[in-house]
Amino acid sequence: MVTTSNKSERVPSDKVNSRVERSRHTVLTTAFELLSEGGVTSFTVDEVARRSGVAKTTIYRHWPTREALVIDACSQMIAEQETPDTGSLEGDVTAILMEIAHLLPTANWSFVLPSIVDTAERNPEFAEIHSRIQRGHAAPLREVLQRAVGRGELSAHADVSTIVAALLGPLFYRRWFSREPIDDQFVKAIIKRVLTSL
Amino acid sequence: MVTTSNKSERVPSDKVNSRVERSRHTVLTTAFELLSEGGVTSFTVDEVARRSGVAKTTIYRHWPTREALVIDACSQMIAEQETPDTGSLEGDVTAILMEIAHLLPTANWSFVLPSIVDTAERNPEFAEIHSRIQRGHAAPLREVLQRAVGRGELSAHADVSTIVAALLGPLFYRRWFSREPIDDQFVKAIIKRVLTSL
DNA sequence: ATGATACGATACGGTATCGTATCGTTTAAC
DNA sequence: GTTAAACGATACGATACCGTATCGTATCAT
Repeated sequence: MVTTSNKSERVPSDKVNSRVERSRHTVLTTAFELLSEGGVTSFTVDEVARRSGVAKTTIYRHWPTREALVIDACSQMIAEQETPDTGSLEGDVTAILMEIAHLLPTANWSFVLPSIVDTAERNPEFAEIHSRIQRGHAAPLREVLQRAVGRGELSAHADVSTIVAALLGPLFYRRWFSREPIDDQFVKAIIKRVLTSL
Repeated sequence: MVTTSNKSERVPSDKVNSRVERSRHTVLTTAFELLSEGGVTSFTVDEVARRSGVAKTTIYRHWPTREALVIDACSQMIAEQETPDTGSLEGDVTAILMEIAHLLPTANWSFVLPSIVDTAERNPEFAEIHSRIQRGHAAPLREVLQRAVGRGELSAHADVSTIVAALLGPLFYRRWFSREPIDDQFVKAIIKRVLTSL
């Protein structure tokens, strides 16, 4: 099947940047944009077609159903963040939480996430996606906490999951539940509260 | 308009327990039940009619539109909790958080809330309702914290909003984001972490 | 008893959306 | 240049839901 050739890579992956791949990319971009605006509920294949300029027929040639497209679009949010390495636990945690605090009111995914959480409440496929997104958010924190354990800066018996909840919980709470602003002072207060109790 | 009479209260409020009020109550109950199952999105007037036995015509005689009914049903969630008074801040906070931890995985409203949060992200009317629900959740905590200030158990400069976020945030985080179980040990760890840092 | 009010059953128009069918046109491989 | 694959435009059937209209029936106050 995979034939070699003098030309540069004539395997199936040569279709990258082909017409097929361009359509696919255009649709996915528009889909995510639409998701950010209206959430999963008001997401419509017709609207994606209208806005992207790609014919609805073509969209259904790539995705068998509306839900498949939504899921693919949501998967774009599964992007693991950079893990800082400042040398100290407090420095690392501060870097991570400041980054998240900065993203929470602005990033597109912060507008889509409630929709995914809601859908995940009753749809296993979305529950799986949400789980992956969630792990992506928590991963850097878990890593710097593990490193702190390695350095002896943190007890090996420390409950990492609880600490993550104590750090991320208040930020998320402010963004989606109390809807209060998340300023540096708040973030620092949370970090101090958690770290001094270790 | 309001005519007095010898009989017991012949003002408009005499219609309580009348046919009108019975229909209204039946519909609202069914509506909330439906909300708990499918969230705001899949909520349908036709389904409320089917399930409740009340004719769709009658429903529209009471509520001008679907959204009005949804909002009325959501408003049932605005129920302020009891505020305990154990004498100590730790006792009060523990009582409140244990109650919430117990309700989070079971209570109907915990299944509807993500839907409301999502809708509130783009709909001011739902934002208002969510705000009221949220205040209802935080009110007991705020009160016991204020009492603690009055007793001198807590500094008058303590930032109550931050403390509330530090207490409720981790619980909500576990329920809707990390989806980990919320056991007594976790709740106590959070409380200890927050209170010892005051 | 009687009249007003509310209810039930049913049907309906209007709209939105999903997913498919058809067919002519463009792109790209060879 | 020829050919196959992918695309665009359009129309369509099917379904679900909203909100209204109609009309006969049940309830309730007086």
